[in-house]
Amino acid sequence: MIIDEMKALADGNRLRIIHALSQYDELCACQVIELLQVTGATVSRHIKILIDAGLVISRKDGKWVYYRLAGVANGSVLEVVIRRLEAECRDCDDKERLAEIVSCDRNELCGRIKG
Amino acid sequence: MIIDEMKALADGNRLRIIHALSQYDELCACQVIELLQVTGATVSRHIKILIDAGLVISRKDGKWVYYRLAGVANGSVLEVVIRRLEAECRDCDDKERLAEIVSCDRNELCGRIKG
DNA sequence: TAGATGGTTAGCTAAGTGACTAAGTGAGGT
DNA sequence: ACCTCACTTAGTCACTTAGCTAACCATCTA
Repeated sequence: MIIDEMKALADGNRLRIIHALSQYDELCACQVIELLQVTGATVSRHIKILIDAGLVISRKDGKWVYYRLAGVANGSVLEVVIRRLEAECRDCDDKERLAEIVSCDRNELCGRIKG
Repeated sequence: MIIDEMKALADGNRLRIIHALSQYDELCACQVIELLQVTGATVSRHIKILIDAGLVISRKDGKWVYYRLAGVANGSVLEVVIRRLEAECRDCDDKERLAEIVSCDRNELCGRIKG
């Protein structure tokens, strides 16, 4: 339902997650936590909302969970939203921050969050 | 900003207003009130949110106020949303209800709401 | 098998939102 | 001038939601 998609996309942090996934196609939870600077519980709930709306899918690999966009069909809400996010976020903070995050060693990154 | 558009469109009643306007291009407040079956104050506030998000414009004519979509550009959020609303609402209740409403005499309709 | 680690779920609080009623504004009608 | 009518704004209340902490589940490692 379109209403579920719209509600899922009507939050700033969830749009940041969508934008991040549109750039790197696959991210793990700890990378999203580091990007948004909120607790893991909060990220988990946000992503659940995106998954329930059919916008994101998850994949478990050992103790890590990876997320990616469920698919960006031409003429879909997601496609338009991503285009707009990209247009409104030229050199926004998230972009360089995210570049730094994905270049980190994952174990070192997650350790950094806890400690 | 995309976030404002998404928030404006993340409500069931506002989507119904958008869908109605996509079918009749211009409606007055009392017609929307009759469609949604909520108070005039509630409709007024919903429409203000849509106007503030740049999705709807209003035009005053005497004591009546008319609303219409601000424009449905190709590849816009509005265009995709309207297409989805139409797809999800084949013969939905709103459609026949709206057809009946617009065929009413306006003075008779607004009188009906109050009394 | 016990402990550590990554992520989820449960329960709480504070802020936001949608509905209502009542009061206000602006344009006509008498 | 006054009243009525169509809509808007202000104020209130119930419900929802985003954030947190704490407890839990699943997986890897010693």
